[in-house]
Amino acid sequence: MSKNSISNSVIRRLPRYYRFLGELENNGYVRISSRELSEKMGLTASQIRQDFNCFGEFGQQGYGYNVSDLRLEIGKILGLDKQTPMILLGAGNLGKAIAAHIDFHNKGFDLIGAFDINEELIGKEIGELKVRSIDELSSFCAENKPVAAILCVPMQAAEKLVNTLIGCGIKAFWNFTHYDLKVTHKDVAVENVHLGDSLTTLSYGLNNIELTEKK
Amino acid sequence: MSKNSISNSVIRRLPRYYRFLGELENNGYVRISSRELSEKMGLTASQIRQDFNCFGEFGQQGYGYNVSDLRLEIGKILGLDKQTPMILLGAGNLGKAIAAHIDFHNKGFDLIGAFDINEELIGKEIGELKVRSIDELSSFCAENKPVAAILCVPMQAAEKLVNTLIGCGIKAFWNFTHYDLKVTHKDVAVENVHLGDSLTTLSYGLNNIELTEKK
DNA sequence: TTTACTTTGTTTAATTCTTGACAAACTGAA
DNA sequence: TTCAGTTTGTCAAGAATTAAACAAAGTAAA
Repeated sequence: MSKNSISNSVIRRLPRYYRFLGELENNGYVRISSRELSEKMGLTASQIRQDFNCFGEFGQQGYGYNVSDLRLEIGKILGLDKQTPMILLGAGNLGKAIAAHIDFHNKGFDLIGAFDINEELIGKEIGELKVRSIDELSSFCAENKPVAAILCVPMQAAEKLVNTLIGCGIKAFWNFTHYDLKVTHKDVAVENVHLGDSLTTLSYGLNNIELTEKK
Repeated sequence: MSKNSISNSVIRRLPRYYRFLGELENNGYVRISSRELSEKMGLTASQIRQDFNCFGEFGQQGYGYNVSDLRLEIGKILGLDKQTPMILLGAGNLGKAIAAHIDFHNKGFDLIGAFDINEELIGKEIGELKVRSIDELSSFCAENKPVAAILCVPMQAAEKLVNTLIGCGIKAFWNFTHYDLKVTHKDVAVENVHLGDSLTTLSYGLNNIELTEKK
């Protein structure tokens, strides 16, 4: 219940904190102050202290924060101490690349299955996974109980697939389709990636530099 | 100069407006009111009107907005009326998938080259592009003047590569590495994608559902 | 132990972002 | 042409977010 009161702005910063703390730990840092972390991350020290305080008092006056303790705490808040079973829908170029590129185990997930509708892809290997026919989806889910899904299918296929998947017990969607996945079901988590929007934003940024330069 | 005063929140919404307006146009819409658009996009009508007003008066009282005019205007603001030459650095799984999956021409870019350091990848085809050796980067840039770059290389390689690329005249980076690209040069645009952070955010969302359900 | 310094947690202030309200301007039917 | 209805652009209120300030609590060296 208290978790509900954490603002979205804070949540979006948590993965980045977690990442920086991991790097600090690897570089042998034992402790860090909000001031030093703020310099490394390009934030204000005040914001960092206030963000951490949403979840409890992790620091100590005159000392700062213990790097590995803090990282562990944030990891727990993010749910990274679990291994949620996840499946991939769509084993085309993007799906394959995501499956190969992402370190799922360090992000709280375990990729246990991949599905496609294209006969040519079915049976092929993606890392340790074999691509299955979408026809096997229901039986696979009944047996293996995946909780999260990656959507790398065409936009047209996404909408009805999502309903099927929710029926199969999927509670979290990592959505790479151009389809704006709406969270109609209140107990489903959605993360829309929208690479196209990201590139469009870069275009704006580039355009804006050039405009200001010409002034 | 006036462009500088547009808030980041507004800018981040622009690509989504553009996308929705495109869909509306495809579905035969000629005009749309802020109220109707707000219902489709899950925003408030007031926000939409204020966002559009940052760039001029595109609407008309009693009528609403002309869909294709508005889309065209937003496209111009986003710089989508150009074709900025772009190169890909890193032709591994992710780089290949991005190159194949993204519709560059509709996002204001033209992918004209791909580079890798791995001998096994050099010479291979990605769509219509041939993967070149990173050794050819300087001469290629001198000749073809790319302005934007996609970074799909390992984190360790990213930092020095960025400096090289800036030296070659690159002004915009679409960064898929785990390296947090800092915008030290004021006239360089950066868009960090951070797929790992996105998945971590999903983990938080999933974890949060489950917590609230158990309450 | 003392003392100067550091740093947190928290309160208060400032800033930014979002929403509500409404006059002015237009549409379209009678 | 008139008039009821619609919708924008804009201003002002309300929320949310971020930054500044500072007492309290610690560190560490003398």
